[in-house]
Amino acid sequence: MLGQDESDCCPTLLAAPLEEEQAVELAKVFKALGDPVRLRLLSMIASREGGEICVCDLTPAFDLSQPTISHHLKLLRQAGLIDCERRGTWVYYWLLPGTIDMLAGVLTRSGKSAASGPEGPARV
Amino acid sequence: MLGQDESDCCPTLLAAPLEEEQAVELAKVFKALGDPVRLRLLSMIASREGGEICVCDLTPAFDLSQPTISHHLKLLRQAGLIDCERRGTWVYYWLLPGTIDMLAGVLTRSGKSAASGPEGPARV
DNA sequence: TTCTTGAATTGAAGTTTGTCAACATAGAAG
DNA sequence: CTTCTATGTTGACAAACTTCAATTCAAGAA
Repeated sequence: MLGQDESDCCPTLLAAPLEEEQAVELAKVFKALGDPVRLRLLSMIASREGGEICVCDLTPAFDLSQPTISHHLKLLRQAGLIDCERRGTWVYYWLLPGTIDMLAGVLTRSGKSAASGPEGPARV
Repeated sequence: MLGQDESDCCPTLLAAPLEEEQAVELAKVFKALGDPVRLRLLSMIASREGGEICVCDLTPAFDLSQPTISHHLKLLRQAGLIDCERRGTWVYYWLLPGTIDMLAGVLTRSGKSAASGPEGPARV
């Protein structure tokens, strides 16, 4: 896991060069988000009232086979983005906020003023 | 581009189900971040004093061939994360803050209190 | 012009990923 | 027990990805 305590606070892409090992861990999570189906699945899970959703409500939203949806859910779970529980016949998924919050932190620039502008650095 | 005006403010994974087309666009960017080499490249570029860095300063940091680094830089550029300019013999890269800021927004939960906790929703 | 250096492109090999059909598993209901 | 329904797993295949060697391109120097 990426360090998040005092001595290694708030790993960020943008303030200092990422260490190899941190980059490997971070890349696993970003890779899990690098597919439209998984993004939509995660979005459906995260935005669901009550915080959880049944697989039977996810699968019909896609033109994909049920095993394919199951596969994508597994990848999201392995990335630490969601978790699930069987309750009777059905399986329910919910968001694990910690991983998402960590990613948001990694991508957030401290000085949020867009100081260098969208055009790039001041060039000579 | 993902809508960012008043009527379609702050596309977020977490508040409403993502539309197919938005998911496809977002996935392209996340996929670009889904590789350790590209994450380190982006980090080196973003954290560089002066806002830009020469390819000749990037390549030696990796145990990879020069064409491979060039390939990864191209993918980051196609994702809208960086841009570059040739200046004499050398090529300089810099961060495009807009795309990173958009991603950070997409991953930021409005109620940042981790209300549902890391254990999941309140279950019956 | 030719030569040299830094960087991008091409082509190919090996690996990984996304998908589905077939099958297996878990639990509920007879 | 058997049967049915909802999910997960396995195996296979095509497409995409990562990497490198060889080549090409751009720009400065001789």
